[in-house]
Amino acid sequence: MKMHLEFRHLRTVKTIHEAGGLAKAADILNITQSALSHQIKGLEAQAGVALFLRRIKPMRLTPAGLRLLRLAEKILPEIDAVQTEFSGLREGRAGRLHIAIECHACFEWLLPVLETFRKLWPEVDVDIRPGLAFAALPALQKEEVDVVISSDPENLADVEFIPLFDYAPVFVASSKHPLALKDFIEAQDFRGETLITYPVERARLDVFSQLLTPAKVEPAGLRQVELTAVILMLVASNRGVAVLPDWVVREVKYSSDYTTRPLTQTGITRTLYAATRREDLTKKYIKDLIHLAGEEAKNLQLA
Amino acid sequence: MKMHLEFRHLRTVKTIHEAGGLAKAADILNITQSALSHQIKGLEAQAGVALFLRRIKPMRLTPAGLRLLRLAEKILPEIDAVQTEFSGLREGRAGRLHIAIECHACFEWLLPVLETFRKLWPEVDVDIRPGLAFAALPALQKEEVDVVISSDPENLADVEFIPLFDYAPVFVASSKHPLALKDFIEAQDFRGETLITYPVERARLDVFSQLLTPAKVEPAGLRQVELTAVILMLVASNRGVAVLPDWVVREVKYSSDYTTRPLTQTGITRTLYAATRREDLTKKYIKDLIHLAGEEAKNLQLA
DNA sequence: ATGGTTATATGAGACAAACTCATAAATTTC
DNA sequence: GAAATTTATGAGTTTGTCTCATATAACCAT
Repeated sequence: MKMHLEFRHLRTVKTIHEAGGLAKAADILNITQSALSHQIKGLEAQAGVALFLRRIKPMRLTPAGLRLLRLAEKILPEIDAVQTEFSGLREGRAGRLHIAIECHACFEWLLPVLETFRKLWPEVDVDIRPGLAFAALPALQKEEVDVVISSDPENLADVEFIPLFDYAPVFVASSKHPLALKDFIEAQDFRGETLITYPVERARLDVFSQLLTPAKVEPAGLRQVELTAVILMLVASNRGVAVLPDWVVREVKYSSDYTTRPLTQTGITRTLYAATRREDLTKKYIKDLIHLAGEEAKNLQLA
Repeated sequence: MKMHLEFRHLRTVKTIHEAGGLAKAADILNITQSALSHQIKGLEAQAGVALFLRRIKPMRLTPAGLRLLRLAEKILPEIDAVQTEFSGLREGRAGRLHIAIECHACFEWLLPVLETFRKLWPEVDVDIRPGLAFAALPALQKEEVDVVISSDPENLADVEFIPLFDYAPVFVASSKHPLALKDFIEAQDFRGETLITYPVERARLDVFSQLLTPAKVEPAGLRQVELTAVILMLVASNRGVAVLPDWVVREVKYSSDYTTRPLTQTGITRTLYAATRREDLTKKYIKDLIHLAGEEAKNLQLA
């Protein structure tokens, strides 16, 4: 004999108990008294145990019924909690904001942005997932992340690239470096140098995609380093040269240890984008993140 | 927008997650894949949030879906537990056995019986409710208790009285008491005596219902005492006389402090009954209790 | 890319469950 | 004991859920 218990039954049991009778409970549940009577009868038949005492008039729970009541009182609040959470999702108050960053240096400005964001949207689950850098866009399409920070927009049907701000990849070397004498740096200048980069594929490094690969220039040496601070340290001690976004370089510009120079005579300008699923553009908190990123960029430029 | 979540949905979410796909889940749940697809679609529409990622092929849960999964994993075991408990009730392995005792002295033999019973029927909720002594039968009919121990059977439609064993109310007095000289005690003998009884109404005391009331005899004094041991103490110190069931008296019979004598020349014999709702007679544990009571009675008579 | 394969979605109709209405039966109250 | 209150029942209707057949979409290998 299989029992077919449902939430409806728990609500019924609870309401009958609280209302102290079938008719009153029916009224509360906006249902006929007849329906409740049928419902209980069916449940008792399937459970194989009496849940209510029928010989007395405002009917009361049997011990088995009381067991069900305890279950109801434990379970129903849990469901209400989920309902509330879901209504938060529906109204765009809550949600998930997992960000994949293709550009390794983006931590620098993204972290303060997220710190502000977190306070504005406490119900949004925020996270950065650096591990997905190598395949950020597929992850976005598979809904493993919700925003990708990238400087290489692609034309995809379901993904929208929103420009955040412009930046310039800038050459950085020790102030004692011979290239410090030049006004600007060209591809050829890298031929004799050791280039320090983030540990990612060349296609996703501005210095290669914008300069060296088109010019078919190969640096004398390559070294991959994870942390921005370490790259700067190595550059200062003249172990190599690097190309970093201007917002990173700005901090060291006025230090006597470093020289910074534009790339090419005209300088290279790139744009950083936030990529997001087109459907998610309706979400206020996504738009807000993009707005906050723009604000932060202005602050960086003022600094 | 009201959400109509049901256990069915939780089971579905959990099974799809565990099976890793709609089709496999459908197989496990003995339902068509189509049904599950419809079911989820309906749930998502009502919840207003996506629960599964459809763009990828074996479909996976969204964050909202994962929330529902956690709910399912918390709630479904609770339900199974109740189902198990109910199957215990159905099969008569579990149940409630609340006993009301009309006869005050019945503790003496009932407690050891219940001690044995408890080991045989661990899933039965056993209790003695002395507070209901004054209205035990109505309580039985209202299912507030399940068994009433009584020596006054009534002819009720839904209550069955099952004889447990016979006993004799026996006169007890100090061995120094003048009535100790008589072979048996009659109603008239109480006229000059102080009678010690349990603190209950006369109609439920054998000495009144069987002897004094019919003979219209009133003792010189009355004293009501709660505990059997105290009654015996008072009797021993000659503060009064008492009438107690033979199984109580048996313990003091051979003590030189007491005299015990039958009531009337022929002796009075009474029968103790277990009253229970007719419907409950099908329950094995009820029958077992009655059987155990009979066994205990034999032991008492041998002692 | 392209075609085969697997996985999910959809629409229509069948079926079952749950509800309502009207009314009966049982219990309590005065 | 009559009136009022409370629950039960049966028939018929509505609602919702399932199945079947088939379409559509994603995945995978070549």
